Amino acid sequence: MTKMDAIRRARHEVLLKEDERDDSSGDEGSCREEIATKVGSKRDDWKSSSPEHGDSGKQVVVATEQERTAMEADHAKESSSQKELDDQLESARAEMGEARDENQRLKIYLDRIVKDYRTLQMKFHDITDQQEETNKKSTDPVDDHQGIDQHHELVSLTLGRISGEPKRDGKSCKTSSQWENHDKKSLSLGLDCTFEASKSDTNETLPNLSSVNSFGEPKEEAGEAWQRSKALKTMRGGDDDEVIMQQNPAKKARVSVRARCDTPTMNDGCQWRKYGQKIAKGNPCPRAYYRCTAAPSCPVRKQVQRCAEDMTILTTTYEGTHNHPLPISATAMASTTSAAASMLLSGSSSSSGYGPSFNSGTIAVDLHGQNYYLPDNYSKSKQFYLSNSSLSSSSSPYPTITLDLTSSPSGTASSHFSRFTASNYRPEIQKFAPTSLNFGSSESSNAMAPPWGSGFLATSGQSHSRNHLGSLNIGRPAMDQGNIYDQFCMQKINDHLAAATSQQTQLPADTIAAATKAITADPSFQSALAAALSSIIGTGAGGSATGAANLGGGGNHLVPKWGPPVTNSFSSPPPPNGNPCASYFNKTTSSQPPASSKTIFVPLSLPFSTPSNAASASPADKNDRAN
DNA sequence: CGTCTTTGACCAGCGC
DNA sequence: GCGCTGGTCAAAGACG
Repeated sequence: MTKMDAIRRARHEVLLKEDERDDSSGDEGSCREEIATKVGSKRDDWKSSSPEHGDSGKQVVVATEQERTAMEADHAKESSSQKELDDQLESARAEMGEARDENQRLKIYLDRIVKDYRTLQMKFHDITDQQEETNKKSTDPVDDHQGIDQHHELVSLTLGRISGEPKRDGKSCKTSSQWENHDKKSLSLGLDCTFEASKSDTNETLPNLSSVNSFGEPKEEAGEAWQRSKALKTMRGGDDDEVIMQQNPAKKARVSVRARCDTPTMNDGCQWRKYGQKIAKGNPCPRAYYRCTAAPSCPVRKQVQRCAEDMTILTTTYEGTHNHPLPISATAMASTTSAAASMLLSGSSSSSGYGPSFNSGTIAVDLHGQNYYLPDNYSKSKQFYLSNSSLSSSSSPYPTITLDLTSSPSGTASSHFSRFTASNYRPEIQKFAPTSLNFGSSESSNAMAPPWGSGFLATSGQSHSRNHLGSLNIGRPAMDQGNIYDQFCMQKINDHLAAATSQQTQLPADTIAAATKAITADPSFQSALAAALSSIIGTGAGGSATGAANLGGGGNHLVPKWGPPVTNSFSSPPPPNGNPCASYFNKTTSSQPPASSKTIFVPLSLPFSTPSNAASASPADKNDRAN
């Protein structure tokens, strides 16, 4: 039981007792009537003896007597209940005081975190400056460096794998190898890196290797993605299918984002052109097909469809990899989808090596409860290929990860997608385990409208700065990060409270929940927590200077300065080829199957910063703006 | 006039 | 083989 709940309950009990007293006073009223009747009979005698008194006067006297009797009865009862009231009030006050103390402690922790955050930020800036100076001094104008520098501003969306020239791939591979060698205990590489490493192997070893490359295509192919895809359609048949699948793996994994949005499409910062619309089965709402027009050959497509159950929910499914730099406004969603896809693929890839078990793989991330369910074999050895059998599907031919920002923990609006866990996963429905990341709030769903949803996104400098730091933010940055942070806080605070009050230790979960509520109810607290959290978690890919090394790079255990160790944490390895957003959802190499009860910190991305100009929005959005 | 949306047609995959 | 469904194409129209 939480303090706030206790207070509320105490108040409620007080109200109930008052009601009871009212009820009992009603009974007393009947008693009073009896008394009044008796008194009245006497009064009748008195009346008979005093005929000068009018009827009105008699009634007043009788009423006075009744009131006096009633007051005496009330006094008798109130005196007893007053004590209870006082006790409850005192207990409530005491609990409020405890809550206040708790709040104070939280603030202290927050200050500490903010301090650390600023320190890390300073370090990061220093390192960045040093790198810039180094680049300036360097006489070797290698494209890689420019590309890396460019990625600070223009991050290429890479879902699962970086599409780049072999030169860059080699570099990323090297980087990843260095990182892996640096700490073999630490989390595994991002999918990109490992795949690149695997790429050096023969295709015989990994016959379906390219299937892993679900989100990326080699640069030499990227320019002909659509043409080739079209051409491949015409040359199918027999054994070619397998080859085609291997050569055209850009459609193997998808990232679906569910969000409340009034506009036809979410403004994710990219330029989209609608090329088709279809009424899908089971949903009266048409499904619109968009393709990225930022680059003529960009293979990225997205599908936009409204939820039949809740028309306010817009499901946007991204597919493919941008083969061009993205504007900073588009990197947020790109990072998010990339990260989610990386997470999905890293999970699915690991399970694919076990054949059919791949289909049972499920990743369910619940940022509300900070519980992350991973497939049983999630942490097993990586084999980066997908079985061809998985390419066929009834309803979901591709592995899909769903980022649910609709926030319906009760399952009201997003019962189908959200909270997809292993327990309710039904492989007969979707051959690929849909992965649900519920980044929504457990509170009001209306407030859950993501910033980009309305098409009039609130672009904050903070978000951009976080982008530069490499943090990823999904959904409601402050709230969600705060929630994650809350658990950290609460766990630590709980330890403190355990020493202080045994009662707290008996009910830690509720205490956490109540404190989380209290914190999340405070916007300033949220923002501060978000900033602090992003410094700890979100900036992981930016390098060790931003604190990533403290989390994921150090090993399997996530040990914050003052927090309990958290196992199976997702880490953020140094970004391959300088893409800070390429791979955020990476898994540990822990051999222990992750238990559902374990808390896993995911450096989830958050800031869907949006462009202030409508040019980068989809035409539909522009139309919406025009309308 | 160029760009974009709309929409019917077409194609491929899959299940029966 | 047939029908269903999802995905894509491309002509036509709308729009700025």
